[in-house]
Amino acid sequence: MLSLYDTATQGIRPLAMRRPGHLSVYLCGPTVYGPPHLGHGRATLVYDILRRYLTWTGVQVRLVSNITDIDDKIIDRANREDRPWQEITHKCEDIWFRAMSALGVERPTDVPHATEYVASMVDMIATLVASDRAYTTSDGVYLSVTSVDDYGLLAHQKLEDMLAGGGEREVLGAGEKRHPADFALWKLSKPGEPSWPSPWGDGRPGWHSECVVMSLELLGEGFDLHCGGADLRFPHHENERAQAVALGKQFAAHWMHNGFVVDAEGEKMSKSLGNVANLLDLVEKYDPRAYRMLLLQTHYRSPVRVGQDNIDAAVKALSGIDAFVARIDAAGAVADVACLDAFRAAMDNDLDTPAATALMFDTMRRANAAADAGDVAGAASLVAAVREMCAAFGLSINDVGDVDPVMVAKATELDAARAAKDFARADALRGEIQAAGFVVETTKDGTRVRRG
RNA sequence: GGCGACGUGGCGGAAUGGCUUACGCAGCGGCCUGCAAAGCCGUUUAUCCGGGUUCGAUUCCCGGCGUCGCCUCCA
Repeated sequence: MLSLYDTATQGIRPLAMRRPGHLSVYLCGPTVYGPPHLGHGRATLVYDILRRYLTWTGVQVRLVSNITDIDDKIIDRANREDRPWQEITHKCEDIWFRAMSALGVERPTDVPHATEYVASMVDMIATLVASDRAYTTSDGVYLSVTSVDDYGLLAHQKLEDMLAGGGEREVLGAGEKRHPADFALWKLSKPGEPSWPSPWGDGRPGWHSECVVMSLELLGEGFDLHCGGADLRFPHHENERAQAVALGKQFAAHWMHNGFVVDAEGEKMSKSLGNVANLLDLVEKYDPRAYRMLLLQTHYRSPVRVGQDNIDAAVKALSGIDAFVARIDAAGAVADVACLDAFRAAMDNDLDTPAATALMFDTMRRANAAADAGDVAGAASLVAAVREMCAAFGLSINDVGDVDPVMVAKATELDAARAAKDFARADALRGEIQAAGFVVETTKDGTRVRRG
């Protein structure tokens, strides 16, 4: 049984499922107005690992992850570049899923778009207005946060304390709001802006409403888990929750947030700092599994720095796994039970992937030792366990043993030259194979060639 | 100002009231090799500072220093 840290209760507790064996998850997806950055990559990878692991343990996971395709930032960019806003959202969404696919992130079960749910959002807002939990101003409709008893549950801060800080920021719609923390449910549009009809005038929904409507509509009340980056905790998730509470609905039963990606100086990677590395660059320049590997070796709630050094280390660790799997034949072997039990114990403890990867590397060492000792069956069952762990991590294994027949022929020639003690010839052949990008291994059983 | 997190070896990054202080990368030694490389086996180096609690703290408490995040639309 998986236990996870719950932001609401600030402790690790079992992840309960409304329907045993079936997990309903909502993940806040991207606003499609620019290329995905490392922070987006971390969030999607963390939850992909969660999903893969649970699926591996036999749980049916329904993962709903939205696309925010209407937002001020999208409109700003469209105006700036004088392009239709849909052109931007379509293109960005396409790039988003290309990047995710390159990272090996499985497409969510459902991908609702905000623009498809505007009518539902209008209905929800109307309900809130009717119950006096929301009110209109000259520029839109706002939710009254003081009407929500435990507002601040996720922020772990009282309303008045929140207001004490952040003084230098400009408060949106300040003039007419009843309370500075009240947030927009509906924004009346200016001429030329995309808009939808509503009882309060043409406009567009505020950011937080879509997730409430889509999660409740697709997953139903009291769904199991709501997740996203730590920066969404407040205000986004707090405000989603506030709306659900104001509606009298049961919202997420458990809240999960992943830590940030920081830059070399330890500062949060974000657009505003202008230091973002494009996620596609990372996937194209390095082994696309590298980021996943790096994240597996870090706990999901800890900050992670993505740098040349630790990406390189991850790439090397991965090639070690590939070479290991290619070395020992585990066909038909049953995975070592004790190993997998220990693996589950680590993962079930708040998704402790660093402990789980440590276990995997230990298992590799044990398998090698068993193979060296001639324990073929023992080695095979340990290799099978490593393969299982990789599957549970969503880590694909590259088949490095699959090499060009021309190179295999050269390796055979190399062995013949060595046997004939024609070392000049052997060295030349070795050079040719290496020049073609392969690793030449000299073993007792002859020369073996694998991809590097 | 409020809230939260954190300061571990050459680097990344776990864990823990005492037991050999994980794991990855790098380094070092050995095996293997015609020589290498790769691979395998083994292995060195650490718990920010000052108090306190304790038989014993890196771990718990207090203080300090430092870092980071959130405090109204950033994963």
